[in-house]
Amino acid sequence: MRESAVKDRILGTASRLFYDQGYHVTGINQIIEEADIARASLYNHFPSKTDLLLAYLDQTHKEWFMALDAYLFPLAEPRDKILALFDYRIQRQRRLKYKGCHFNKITAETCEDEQVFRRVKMHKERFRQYIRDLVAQTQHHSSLDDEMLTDALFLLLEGGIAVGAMFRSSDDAEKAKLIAEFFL
Amino acid sequence: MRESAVKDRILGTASRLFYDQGYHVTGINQIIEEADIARASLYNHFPSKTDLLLAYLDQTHKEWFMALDAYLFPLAEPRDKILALFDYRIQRQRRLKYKGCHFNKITAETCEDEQVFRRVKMHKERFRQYIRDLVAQTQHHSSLDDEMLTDALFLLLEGGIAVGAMFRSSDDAEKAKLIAEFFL
DNA sequence: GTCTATAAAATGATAGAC
DNA sequence: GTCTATCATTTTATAGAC
Repeated sequence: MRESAVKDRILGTASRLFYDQGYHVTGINQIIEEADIARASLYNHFPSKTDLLLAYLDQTHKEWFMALDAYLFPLAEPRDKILALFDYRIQRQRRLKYKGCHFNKITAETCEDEQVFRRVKMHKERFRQYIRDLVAQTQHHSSLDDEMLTDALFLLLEGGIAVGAMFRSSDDAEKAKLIAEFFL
Repeated sequence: MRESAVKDRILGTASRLFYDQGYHVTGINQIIEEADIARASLYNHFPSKTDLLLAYLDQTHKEWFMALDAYLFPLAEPRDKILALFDYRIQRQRRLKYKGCHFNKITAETCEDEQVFRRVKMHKERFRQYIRDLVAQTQHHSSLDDEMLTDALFLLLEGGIAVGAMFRSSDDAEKAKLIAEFFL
């Protein structure tokens, strides 16, 4: 067995359960059972449940932007890349059964933890910057300036995904994309 | 003591804790302690914790639209009412310390419960209809049709509040309002 | 590093007296 | 209707053998 196979399985199982069921409703017992590892192995790799949560957020953040880069890579035009942001998130939500944004979810569950808060903020600020960079490369004929256009796209995306979770549907994210096309 | 004083205190305390801390992290013990009532009194009025949750959602839904009606009542122009939707939610979030939409929060915590899901969907669909009615009364010079304008406003509002929770700020909801003014 | 056994506390819910 | 006492589980986390 590889050096980190156990650790990976713990984090993988915990990540899936934290997102699918929720963080607080997922117990250590269920994680060790589904990951098929011993109780003390979990505490060996992760000193507490909170450490496991932070590792989950860090890993999700990394994977999220890597997958986004890969998704946009084939596209040449900045405008196409911007519209593909919507497709990226829509496809992802379809795969995840419309449970919404990982970082929105954890914010709703653990409002007080500053370490969680810092990671959520960082993730979303980086996404906003991602959009800002694309907008700067685009020749749009919008009456909005670049910064407002960035915010509009960001808010339409976040709104579309959040509403999608409440309706278990991608309809609103699709509408968000149509609205975004009017700006671009 | 009034007939329903105890029941009201239970629901009031539970509502506050469910929103401020989260549903799953709030135990029955804390509710009975802070409401200063006996354990069995809670189970007398609410057969289970789930019943308490559903009562919380129903009450929040009712209060939310009543307060909204009261907030928009003094305004004459439909356009002003639409913009006041943003102010209403911004002021509310400021008071609630930017913990976000009640219905978004509970969706993030309990994705599987169909009774919860039904109430969330109903609340948001009614809000969208509320916007739709106002848009229909407005003479806007937008290139978007009424239905898309409705969706744009709805998504900007929901996005602004959701992002506001992740940043503990009303900045994005304020930006959402500015963007909305371009459409109207 | 991984394991089993267990601790200490908190969970949702019930019984029965008043 | 309200109360106290208590139940059976489940929670996160630790101890100590291998």
